[in-house]
Amino acid sequence: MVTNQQIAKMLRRVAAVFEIKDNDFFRARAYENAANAVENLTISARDLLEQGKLTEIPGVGPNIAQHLEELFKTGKVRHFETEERRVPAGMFALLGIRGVGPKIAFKIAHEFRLDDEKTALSKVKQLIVSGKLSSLPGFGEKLQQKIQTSIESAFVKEERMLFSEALPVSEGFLNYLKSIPQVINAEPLGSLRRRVATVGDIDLAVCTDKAKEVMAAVLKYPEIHKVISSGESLSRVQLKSGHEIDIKLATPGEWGSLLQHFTGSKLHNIQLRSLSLEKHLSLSEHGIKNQKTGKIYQAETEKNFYKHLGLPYIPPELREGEEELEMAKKNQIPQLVELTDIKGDLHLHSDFEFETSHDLGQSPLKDILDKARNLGYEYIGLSDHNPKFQGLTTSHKKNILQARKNKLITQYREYEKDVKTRIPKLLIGLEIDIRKDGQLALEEELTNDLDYAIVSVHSSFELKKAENTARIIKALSHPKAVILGHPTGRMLNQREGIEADWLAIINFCKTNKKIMEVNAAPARLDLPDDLIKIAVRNGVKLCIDTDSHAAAQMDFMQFGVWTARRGWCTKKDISNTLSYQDLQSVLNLK
DNA sequence: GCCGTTTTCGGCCCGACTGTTTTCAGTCG
Repeated sequence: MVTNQQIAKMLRRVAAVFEIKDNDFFRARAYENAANAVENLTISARDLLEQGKLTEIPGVGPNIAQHLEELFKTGKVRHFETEERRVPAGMFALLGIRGVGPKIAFKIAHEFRLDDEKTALSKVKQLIVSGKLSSLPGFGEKLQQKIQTSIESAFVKEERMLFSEALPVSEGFLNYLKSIPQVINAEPLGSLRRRVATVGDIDLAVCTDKAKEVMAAVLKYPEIHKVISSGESLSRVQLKSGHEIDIKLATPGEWGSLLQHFTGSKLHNIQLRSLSLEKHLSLSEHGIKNQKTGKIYQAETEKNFYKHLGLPYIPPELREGEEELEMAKKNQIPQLVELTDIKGDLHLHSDFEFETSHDLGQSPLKDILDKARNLGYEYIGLSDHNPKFQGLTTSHKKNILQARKNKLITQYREYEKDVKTRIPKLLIGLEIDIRKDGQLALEEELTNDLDYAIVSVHSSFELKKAENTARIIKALSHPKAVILGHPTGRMLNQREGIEADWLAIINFCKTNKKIMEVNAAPARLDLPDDLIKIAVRNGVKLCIDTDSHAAAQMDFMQFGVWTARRGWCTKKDISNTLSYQDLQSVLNLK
């Protein structure tokens, strides 16, 4: 299976060829744009192909779409192969080095006939050590050093890090930055600020009118391992944790422009620029320039920046270069859901010990209730995994489930006695496996005592698309099954989501009033944002749950809310923003 | 190669930093 990341890589290789051999920067850029767009998709390009929507990816036109179709059919693209043969293959290995682009890579590979991608890096190292590389004009000491270090460290950063990994790193640095007296403000930029599920680079912006002093202070952050580059307005450092971070300075006058510019996304900015050109305005991180008068409008806030272009404020989560500008022009940017709208968490695992259960929670009900009160929740729903009941009779199973319910109710009563106020209501549910054939891993009569069931795929991820679609719809057809848990089953950077006809599932959920979960566990964030968007557009209700296996994890709710916002969710799209009263009818309890 | 509310032809973002240059090219975001 070809991943989006691999497609992006292929497109970039071809782009490099066009740049080197044809000097065709525009064609190269077109390929790079397509690469970026594909890479940033959260749905697989293959799914889009099957829906006939490849060309709906901004930057993917009929030509590239056709190449991708060939790729999925035959596993290769003849056109790409032909183009790549025009340069020595070793060039592509060199492109992976930071600071080495097509020009340098080709120069080396061409001059020294590096025809084997696999051995190219070690050959280049020999060339440096033997002093042969310095014979090429333009290859001074520092550039060689940079290349050598890069080859030796073999630091291949193929994967983007999880948002949840980047967040604490950035927050630590931001707290330090805000403690510098001359710093007026500090914010994250890029994919981090747009709350993308995975983050490429960590970029931070600092607002000050004392650039020199502040940059000097920035470089004294104790967590810095080494300074990679530093200038008046931009520095790049590597932290002891290994993370590379860019810090950009802005004056208060250009703060809004800089935030906007570097928050991106690239596609959003490209579209914003072409829109501005119609008004004879050109955009940069320093402000908005009137091309007729040459005057530069300085935007102190992002709100003013967008306002100057005649647009309402667009939240960073929506800035993906999709339909946000069209909506903004019509003043139809929705009021997105916020963490404070959330009134409860319906996917929580307690420490109730089934005789044989998988993935037991660690916290007792008391801790979960404490945490829920702390979060201001009106209700919580316990949804432990269905136990593995092999070899037990139905009545035996029933007794065990009854024992759990009794215990939870008893504990809840005790809690009520101890704590008098603001006690969240308790719903007793279960998270039930969807078997390969769509049967639930629990007999129907045993579900009667549950308030609700979350049904989830936990096995047989590799089934064919039609089989997965059928099993999910069959499982959801059960009257107690109101929530589809972590629908795609993806684990970020570990496992792709299952293949399924999501539009069919979404339509089923809409028709049958089933709720799709936005699982807030940072490694899941599932539904993914793009499917959320489709679900919401089709009128499906969602609920944001943490899937906590310990009370402290209930704080993950924020990750789910950010993901939902990226999927254009408003408060009304999210079932657990409802009051307990209204939620009961959604869960068919009344 | 992509794109389109002036365009289906003729555009395509642009500024900061580094290194090897004595005035600029390459890379990055």
